[in-house]
Amino acid sequence: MPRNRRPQDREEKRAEIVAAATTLFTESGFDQTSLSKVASAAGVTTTTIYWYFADKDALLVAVLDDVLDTALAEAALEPERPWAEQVLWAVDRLERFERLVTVVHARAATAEAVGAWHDSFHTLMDAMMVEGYRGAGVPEADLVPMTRISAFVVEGLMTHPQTEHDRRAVIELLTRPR
Amino acid sequence: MPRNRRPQDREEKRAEIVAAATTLFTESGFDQTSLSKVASAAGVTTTTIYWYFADKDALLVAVLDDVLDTALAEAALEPERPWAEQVLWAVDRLERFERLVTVVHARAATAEAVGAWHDSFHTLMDAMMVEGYRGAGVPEADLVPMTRISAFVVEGLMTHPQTEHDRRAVIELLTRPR
DNA sequence: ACCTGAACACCGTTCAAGT
DNA sequence: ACCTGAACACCGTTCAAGT
Repeated sequence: MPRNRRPQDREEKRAEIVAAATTLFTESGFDQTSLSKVASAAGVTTTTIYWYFADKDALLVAVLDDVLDTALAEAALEPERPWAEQVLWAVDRLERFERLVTVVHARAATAEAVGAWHDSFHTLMDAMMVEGYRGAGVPEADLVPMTRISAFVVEGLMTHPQTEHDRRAVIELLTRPR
Repeated sequence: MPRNRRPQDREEKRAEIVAAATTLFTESGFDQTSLSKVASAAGVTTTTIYWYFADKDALLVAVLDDVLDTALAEAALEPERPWAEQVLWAVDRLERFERLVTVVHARAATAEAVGAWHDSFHTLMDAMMVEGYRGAGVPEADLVPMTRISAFVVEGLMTHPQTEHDRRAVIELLTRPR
Protein backbone atom coordinates (compact mmCIF):
# COMPACT_ATOMS: atom_id res chain seq x y z
CA MET A 1 0.00 0.00 0.00
CA PRO A 2 2.68 2.55 0.87
CA ARG A 3 4.31 1.55 -2.39
CA ASN A 4 1.71 3.17 -4.55
CA ARG A 5 0.51 5.99 -2.36
CA ARG A 6 2.91 8.49 -3.82
CA PRO A 7 1.99 8.00 -7.50
CA GLN A 8 -1.66 8.19 -6.53
CA ASP A 9 -1.18 11.48 -4.74
CA ARG A 10 0.70 12.74 -7.71
CA GLU A 11 -2.16 11.88 -10.03
CA GLU A 12 -4.64 13.55 -7.71
CA LYS A 13 -2.72 16.78 -7.46
CA ARG A 14 -2.14 16.85 -11.18
CA ALA A 15 -5.87 16.36 -11.72
CA GLU A 16 -6.65 19.23 -9.35
CA ILE A 17 -4.40 21.56 -11.30
CA VAL A 18 -5.99 20.48 -14.59
CA ALA A 19 -9.47 20.92 -13.15
CA ALA A 20 -8.70 24.43 -11.95
CA ALA A 21 -7.12 25.32 -15.29
CA THR A 22 -10.07 23.89 -17.24
CA THR A 23 -12.53 26.11 -15.42
CA LEU A 24 -10.40 29.23 -15.67
CA PHE A 25 -9.27 28.77 -19.29
CA THR A 26 -12.84 28.03 -20.35
CA GLU A 27 -14.51 30.89 -18.50
CA SER A 28 -11.87 33.61 -18.52
CA GLY A 29 -9.64 32.63 -21.43
CA PHE A 30 -6.10 31.29 -21.62
CA ASP A 31 -4.34 34.63 -21.99
CA GLN A 32 -6.39 36.23 -19.25
CA THR A 33 -5.62 33.41 -16.81
CA SER A 34 -2.21 33.70 -15.20
CA LEU A 35 -0.50 30.64 -13.79
CA SER A 36 -0.69 32.25 -10.38
CA LYS A 37 -4.49 32.24 -10.64
CA VAL A 38 -4.47 28.57 -11.61
CA ALA A 39 -2.07 27.85 -8.77
CA SER A 40 -4.13 29.53 -6.08
CA ALA A 41 -7.34 27.93 -7.39
CA ALA A 42 -5.61 24.55 -7.11
CA GLY A 43 -4.08 25.32 -3.74
CA VAL A 44 -0.45 25.19 -4.81
CA THR A 45 2.33 27.61 -5.65
CA THR A 46 2.98 28.84 -9.17
CA THR A 47 6.30 27.06 -9.32
CA THR A 48 4.68 23.77 -8.29
CA ILE A 49 2.81 23.74 -11.60
CA TYR A 50 6.19 23.40 -13.29
CA TRP A 51 6.80 20.16 -11.46
CA TYR A 52 3.78 18.69 -13.25
CA PHE A 53 3.84 20.52 -16.59
CA ALA A 54 6.68 21.69 -18.81
CA ASP A 55 5.05 25.08 -19.41
CA LYS A 56 1.71 26.84 -19.76
CA ASP A 57 1.08 25.28 -23.18
CA ALA A 58 1.61 21.79 -21.79
CA LEU A 59 -1.03 22.58 -19.18
CA LEU A 60 -3.33 23.73 -21.99
CA VAL A 61 -2.85 20.41 -23.77
CA ALA A 62 -3.70 18.54 -20.57
CA VAL A 63 -6.89 20.61 -20.30
CA LEU A 64 -7.77 19.86 -23.93
CA ASP A 65 -7.23 16.13 -23.42
CA ASP A 66 -9.42 16.22 -20.34
CA VAL A 67 -12.26 18.10 -22.03
CA LEU A 68 -12.10 15.88 -25.12
CA ASP A 69 -12.17 12.66 -23.07
CA THR A 70 -15.19 13.88 -21.14
CA ALA A 71 -17.00 14.95 -24.29
CA LEU A 72 -16.34 11.65 -26.05
CA ALA A 73 -17.56 9.67 -23.05
CA GLU A 74 -20.70 11.78 -22.96
CA ALA A 75 -21.29 11.37 -26.68
CA ALA A 76 -20.92 7.60 -26.39
CA LEU A 77 -23.91 7.55 -24.02
CA GLU A 78 -26.11 9.44 -26.49
CA PRO A 79 -28.62 7.42 -28.46
CA GLU A 80 -28.23 7.26 -32.23
CA ARG A 81 -30.16 10.11 -33.76
CA PRO A 82 -30.52 11.70 -37.17
CA TRP A 83 -27.26 13.27 -38.28
CA ALA A 84 -28.54 16.85 -38.07
CA GLU A 85 -29.66 16.27 -34.48
CA GLN A 86 -26.28 14.92 -33.58
CA VAL A 87 -24.45 17.94 -34.97
CA LEU A 88 -26.84 20.29 -33.19
CA TRP A 89 -26.31 18.41 -29.94
CA ALA A 90 -22.54 18.58 -30.33
CA VAL A 91 -22.53 22.31 -31.02
CA ASP A 92 -24.82 22.87 -28.04
CA ARG A 93 -22.59 20.87 -25.74
CA LEU A 94 -19.32 22.35 -26.97
CA GLU A 95 -20.33 25.98 -27.27
CA ARG A 96 -19.04 26.79 -23.81
CA PHE A 97 -15.56 25.75 -24.88
CA GLU A 98 -15.39 28.52 -27.48
CA ARG A 99 -12.40 30.09 -25.78
CA LEU A 100 -10.51 26.81 -25.88
CA VAL A 101 -11.16 26.51 -29.61
CA THR A 102 -9.88 29.98 -30.38
CA VAL A 103 -6.79 29.64 -28.22
CA VAL A 104 -5.89 26.30 -29.78
CA HIS A 105 -5.91 27.97 -33.18
CA ALA A 106 -3.95 30.94 -31.89
CA ARG A 107 -1.25 28.87 -30.21
CA ALA A 108 -1.06 25.97 -32.66
CA ALA A 109 1.35 27.98 -34.81
CA THR A 110 3.60 28.84 -31.87
CA ALA A 111 3.53 25.94 -29.43
CA GLU A 112 4.45 22.64 -31.02
CA ALA A 113 2.54 20.57 -28.47
CA VAL A 114 -0.66 22.53 -29.12
CA GLY A 115 -0.17 22.21 -32.89
CA ALA A 116 0.22 18.45 -32.55
CA TRP A 117 -2.91 18.19 -30.43
CA HIS A 118 -4.86 20.22 -32.97
CA ASP A 119 -3.75 17.98 -35.84
CA SER A 120 -4.66 14.75 -34.09
CA PHE A 121 -7.97 16.23 -32.97
CA HIS A 122 -8.99 16.88 -36.56
CA THR A 123 -7.80 13.45 -37.63
CA LEU A 124 -10.03 11.93 -34.98
CA MET A 125 -13.02 14.08 -35.92
CA ASP A 126 -12.60 13.25 -39.60
CA ALA A 127 -12.54 9.53 -38.84
CA MET A 128 -15.65 9.72 -36.70
CA MET A 129 -17.62 11.81 -39.16
CA VAL A 130 -16.73 9.75 -42.19
CA GLU A 131 -18.72 6.92 -40.61
CA GLY A 132 -21.73 9.15 -40.10
CA TYR A 133 -21.69 10.49 -43.63
CA ARG A 134 -21.11 7.10 -45.23
CA GLY A 135 -24.11 5.83 -43.31
CA ALA A 136 -26.11 8.81 -44.57
CA GLY A 137 -25.36 7.86 -48.16
CA VAL A 138 -22.85 10.52 -49.08
CA PRO A 139 -20.93 9.42 -52.21
CA GLU A 140 -17.48 8.02 -51.45
CA ALA A 141 -15.71 10.79 -53.40
CA ASP A 142 -17.37 13.50 -51.31
CA LEU A 143 -16.65 11.98 -47.91
CA VAL A 144 -13.38 13.72 -47.14
CA PRO A 145 -14.35 17.25 -48.24
CA MET A 146 -17.72 16.79 -46.54
CA THR A 147 -16.14 15.95 -43.18
CA ARG A 148 -13.82 18.90 -43.53
CA ILE A 149 -16.67 21.29 -44.27
CA SER A 150 -18.57 19.90 -41.30
CA ALA A 151 -15.63 20.42 -38.97
CA PHE A 152 -15.23 23.99 -40.20
CA VAL A 153 -18.93 24.69 -39.75
CA VAL A 154 -19.00 23.21 -36.24
CA GLU A 155 -15.99 25.30 -35.29
CA GLY A 156 -17.59 28.31 -36.95
CA LEU A 157 -20.82 27.87 -35.03
CA MET A 158 -18.92 27.40 -31.77
CA THR A 159 -16.94 30.59 -32.23
CA HIS A 160 -19.63 32.75 -33.88
CA PRO A 161 -22.76 32.66 -31.72
CA GLN A 162 -25.94 32.76 -33.81
CA THR A 163 -29.61 32.95 -33.02
CA GLU A 164 -31.08 29.52 -32.44
CA HIS A 165 -33.00 29.90 -35.69
CA ASP A 166 -29.94 30.77 -37.79
CA ARG A 167 -27.94 27.97 -36.24
CA ARG A 168 -30.62 25.45 -37.07
CA ALA A 169 -30.84 26.72 -40.63
CA VAL A 170 -27.07 26.33 -41.07
CA ILE A 171 -27.03 22.78 -39.74
CA GLU A 172 -30.09 21.81 -41.70
CA LEU A 173 -28.59 23.08 -44.94
CA LEU A 174 -25.28 21.41 -44.13
CA THR A 175 -26.84 18.01 -43.49
CA ARG A 176 -29.57 18.12 -46.13
CA PRO A 177 -29.13 15.25 -48.61
CA ARG A 178 -27.94 16.45 -51.99
CA MET B 1 1.26 74.87 -46.61
CA PRO B 2 2.55 75.09 -43.05
CA ARG B 3 -1.08 74.89 -42.00
CA ASN B 4 -1.51 71.31 -43.05
CA ARG B 5 1.99 69.97 -42.74
CA ARG B 6 1.43 68.72 -39.20
CA PRO B 7 -1.69 66.63 -39.85
CA GLN B 8 0.02 65.14 -42.86
CA ASP B 9 3.06 64.16 -40.85
CA ARG B 10 0.78 62.68 -38.29
CA GLU B 11 -0.95 60.53 -40.89
CA GLU B 12 2.38 59.42 -42.27
CA LYS B 13 3.78 58.39 -38.93
CA ARG B 14 0.57 56.62 -38.02
CA ALA B 15 0.74 54.75 -41.32
CA GLU B 16 4.34 53.72 -40.64
CA ILE B 17 3.38 52.26 -37.29
CA VAL B 18 0.46 50.39 -38.85
CA ALA B 19 2.67 49.10 -41.66
CA ALA B 20 5.26 47.81 -39.21
CA ALA B 21 2.58 46.21 -37.06
CA THR B 22 0.90 44.60 -40.09
CA THR B 23 4.11 42.86 -41.11
CA LEU B 24 4.99 41.74 -37.60
CA PHE B 25 1.50 40.65 -36.53
CA THR B 26 1.05 38.74 -39.79
CA GLU B 27 4.41 36.99 -39.82
CA SER B 28 5.18 36.51 -36.13
CA GLY B 29 1.77 36.71 -34.50
CA PHE B 30 0.11 39.29 -32.27
CA ASP B 31 1.11 37.78 -28.94
CA GLN B 32 4.66 37.17 -30.07
CA THR B 33 5.08 40.76 -31.23
CA SER B 34 5.79 43.19 -28.41
CA LEU B 35 5.02 46.85 -28.83
CA SER B 36 8.72 47.55 -28.45
CA LYS B 37 9.35 45.47 -31.59
CA VAL B 38 6.68 47.41 -33.47
CA ALA B 39 8.14 50.65 -32.19
CA SER B 40 11.69 49.95 -33.26
CA ALA B 41 10.51 48.68 -36.66
CA ALA B 42 8.65 51.95 -37.11
CA GLY B 43 11.50 54.07 -35.77
CA VAL B 44 9.70 55.40 -32.71
CA THR B 45 9.60 54.74 -29.00
CA THR B 46 7.17 52.32 -27.41
CA THR B 47 5.37 55.12 -25.62
CA THR B 48 4.93 57.06 -28.86
CA ILE B 49 2.58 54.32 -30.07
CA TYR B 50 0.24 55.35 -27.28
CA TRP B 51 -0.03 58.80 -28.75
CA TYR B 52 -1.58 57.28 -31.87
CA PHE B 53 -3.44 54.28 -30.46
CA ALA B 54 -5.32 53.74 -27.23
CA ASP B 55 -3.75 50.32 -26.65
CA LYS B 56 -2.39 47.25 -28.43
CA ASP B 57 -5.88 46.11 -29.44
CA ALA B 58 -6.62 49.46 -31.07
CA LEU B 59 -3.43 49.01 -33.10
CA LEU B 60 -4.66 45.55 -34.09
CA VAL B 61 -7.95 47.02 -35.31
CA ALA B 62 -6.03 49.59 -37.39
CA VAL B 63 -4.03 46.72 -38.92
CA LEU B 64 -7.23 44.81 -39.68
CA ASP B 65 -8.82 47.84 -41.34
CA ASP B 66 -5.71 48.35 -43.42
CA VAL B 67 -5.52 44.74 -44.57
CA LEU B 68 -9.24 44.61 -45.33
CA ASP B 69 -9.16 47.83 -47.36
CA THR B 70 -6.24 46.54 -49.41
CA ALA B 71 -7.91 43.18 -49.98
CA LEU B 72 -11.20 44.76 -51.06
CA ALA B 73 -9.42 47.09 -53.48
CA GLU B 74 -7.54 44.13 -54.93
CA ALA B 75 -10.73 42.10 -55.25
CA ALA B 76 -12.48 44.95 -57.05
CA LEU B 77 -9.87 44.74 -59.80
CA GLU B 78 -10.43 41.03 -60.35
CA PRO B 79 -12.54 40.02 -63.34
CA GLU B 80 -15.82 38.27 -62.68
CA ARG B 81 -15.21 34.55 -62.57
CA PRO B 82 -17.14 31.45 -61.64
CA TRP B 83 -18.03 31.45 -57.95
CA ALA B 84 -15.76 28.53 -57.09
CA GLU B 85 -12.80 30.30 -58.71
CA GLN B 86 -13.52 33.42 -56.73
CA VAL B 87 -13.56 31.58 -53.41
CA LEU B 88 -10.35 29.76 -54.30
CA TRP B 89 -8.72 33.06 -55.23
CA ALA B 90 -9.82 34.66 -51.98
CA VAL B 91 -8.49 31.81 -49.84
CA ASP B 92 -5.22 31.90 -51.75
CA ARG B 93 -4.83 35.62 -51.23
CA LEU B 94 -5.86 35.63 -47.58
CA GLU B 95 -4.02 32.52 -46.41
CA ARG B 96 -1.03 34.54 -45.27
CA PHE B 97 -3.26 36.41 -42.82
CA GLU B 98 -4.04 33.24 -40.90
CA ARG B 99 -2.51 34.64 -37.71
CA LEU B 100 -4.70 37.72 -37.93
CA VAL B 101 -7.81 35.55 -38.25
CA THR B 102 -6.96 33.47 -35.21
CA VAL B 103 -6.05 36.46 -33.05
CA VAL B 104 -9.25 38.28 -33.98
CA HIS B 105 -11.23 35.30 -32.71
CA ALA B 106 -9.08 35.02 -29.60
CA ARG B 107 -9.36 38.70 -28.66
CA ALA B 108 -12.92 39.39 -29.83
CA ALA B 109 -14.23 38.11 -26.51
CA THR B 110 -11.87 40.28 -24.47
CA ALA B 111 -11.30 43.50 -26.38
CA GLU B 112 -14.51 45.29 -27.26
CA ALA B 113 -12.99 47.10 -30.26
CA VAL B 114 -11.82 43.80 -31.77
CA GLY B 115 -15.21 42.21 -31.13
CA ALA B 116 -16.94 45.10 -32.91
CA TRP B 117 -14.58 44.83 -35.88
CA HIS B 118 -15.21 41.10 -36.11
CA ASP B 119 -19.00 41.58 -36.12
CA SER B 120 -18.96 44.23 -38.82
CA PHE B 121 -16.53 42.17 -40.88
CA HIS B 122 -18.96 39.25 -40.99
CA THR B 123 -21.86 41.56 -41.76
CA LEU B 124 -19.91 42.89 -44.74
CA MET B 125 -18.91 39.42 -45.94
CA ASP B 126 -22.50 38.19 -45.66
CA ALA B 127 -23.76 41.12 -47.72
CA MET B 128 -21.17 40.56 -50.44
CA MET B 129 -21.70 36.83 -50.66
CA VAL B 130 -25.48 36.99 -50.73
CA GLU B 131 -25.13 38.72 -54.09
CA GLY B 132 -22.90 36.00 -55.44
CA TYR B 133 -25.16 33.20 -54.30
CA ARG B 134 -28.33 34.87 -55.51
CA GLY B 135 -26.71 35.25 -58.91
CA ALA B 136 -25.78 31.56 -58.81
CA GLY B 137 -29.43 30.63 -58.32
CA VAL B 138 -29.41 29.60 -54.67
CA PRO B 139 -33.01 29.60 -53.36
CA GLU B 140 -33.88 32.69 -51.33
CA ALA B 141 -34.49 30.70 -48.14
CA ASP B 142 -31.01 29.18 -48.26
CA LEU B 143 -29.12 32.42 -48.85
CA VAL B 144 -28.34 33.34 -45.26
CA PRO B 145 -27.26 29.90 -44.03
CA MET B 146 -25.30 29.43 -47.24
CA THR B 147 -23.30 32.62 -46.74
CA ARG B 148 -22.63 31.65 -43.17
CA ILE B 149 -21.38 28.20 -44.14
CA SER B 150 -19.17 29.79 -46.78
CA ALA B 151 -17.65 32.22 -44.30
CA PHE B 152 -16.95 29.37 -41.89
CA VAL B 153 -15.37 27.27 -44.63
CA VAL B 154 -13.19 30.13 -45.87
CA GLU B 155 -12.04 30.79 -42.31
CA GLY B 156 -11.52 27.08 -41.82
CA LEU B 157 -9.40 26.77 -44.96
CA MET B 158 -7.38 29.83 -43.98
CA THR B 159 -6.59 28.47 -40.55
CA HIS B 160 -6.25 24.77 -41.42
CA PRO B 161 -3.78 24.44 -44.29
CA GLN B 162 -4.73 21.60 -46.65
CA THR B 163 -3.13 20.04 -49.67
CA GLU B 164 -4.04 21.91 -52.83
CA HIS B 165 -6.12 18.89 -53.90
CA ASP B 166 -8.12 18.72 -50.65
CA ARG B 167 -8.71 22.44 -50.68
CA ARG B 168 -10.06 22.31 -54.21
CA ALA B 169 -12.32 19.41 -53.31
CA VAL B 170 -13.77 21.33 -50.36
CA ILE B 171 -14.49 24.45 -52.40
CA GLU B 172 -15.88 22.45 -55.27
CA LEU B 173 -18.27 20.60 -52.99
CA LEU B 174 -19.23 23.84 -51.24
CA THR B 175 -20.06 25.66 -54.47
CA ARG B 176 -21.56 22.76 -56.40
CA PRO B 177 -25.17 23.54 -57.36
CA ARG B 178 -27.66 21.53 -55.38
C1' DA C 1 0.67 68.82 -30.08
C1' DC C 2 3.92 65.47 -29.94
C1' DC C 3 7.55 62.56 -27.98
C1' DT C 4 10.50 60.57 -24.42
C1' DG C 5 12.73 57.96 -20.23
C1' DA C 6 11.76 56.25 -16.09
C1' DA C 7 8.68 53.71 -13.43
C1' DC C 8 4.71 50.30 -12.29
C1' DA C 9 2.36 46.13 -11.88
C1' DC C 10 2.30 41.88 -13.86
C1' DC C 11 3.70 37.86 -16.47
C1' DG C 12 5.98 33.09 -17.56
C1' DT C 13 9.90 30.79 -16.25
C1' DT C 14 14.26 29.39 -13.67
C1' DC C 15 16.87 27.96 -9.86
C1' DA C 16 19.05 27.34 -5.51
C1' DA C 17 17.40 25.84 -1.28
C1' DG C 18 14.60 23.18 1.57
C1' DT C 19 11.99 18.60 3.06
C1' DA D 1 10.72 13.12 -5.35
C1' DC D 2 8.36 17.07 -4.45
C1' DC D 3 7.65 21.93 -3.21
C1' DT D 4 8.94 26.70 -2.22
C1' DG D 5 10.56 31.86 -2.25
C1' DA D 6 13.35 34.78 -4.43
C1' DA D 7 14.96 36.33 -8.65
C1' DC D 8 15.08 37.23 -13.94
C1' DA D 9 13.83 39.05 -18.20
C1' DC D 10 10.03 40.76 -20.36
C1' DC D 11 5.50 42.72 -21.10
C1' DG D 12 1.64 46.45 -21.71
C1' DT D 13 0.68 50.72 -19.85
C1' DT D 14 1.12 55.28 -17.30
C1' DC D 15 2.98 59.64 -16.35
C1' DA D 16 5.81 63.54 -15.33
C1' DA D 17 8.92 66.00 -17.97
C1' DG D 18 10.60 67.85 -22.08
C1' DT D 19 10.15 70.40 -26.91
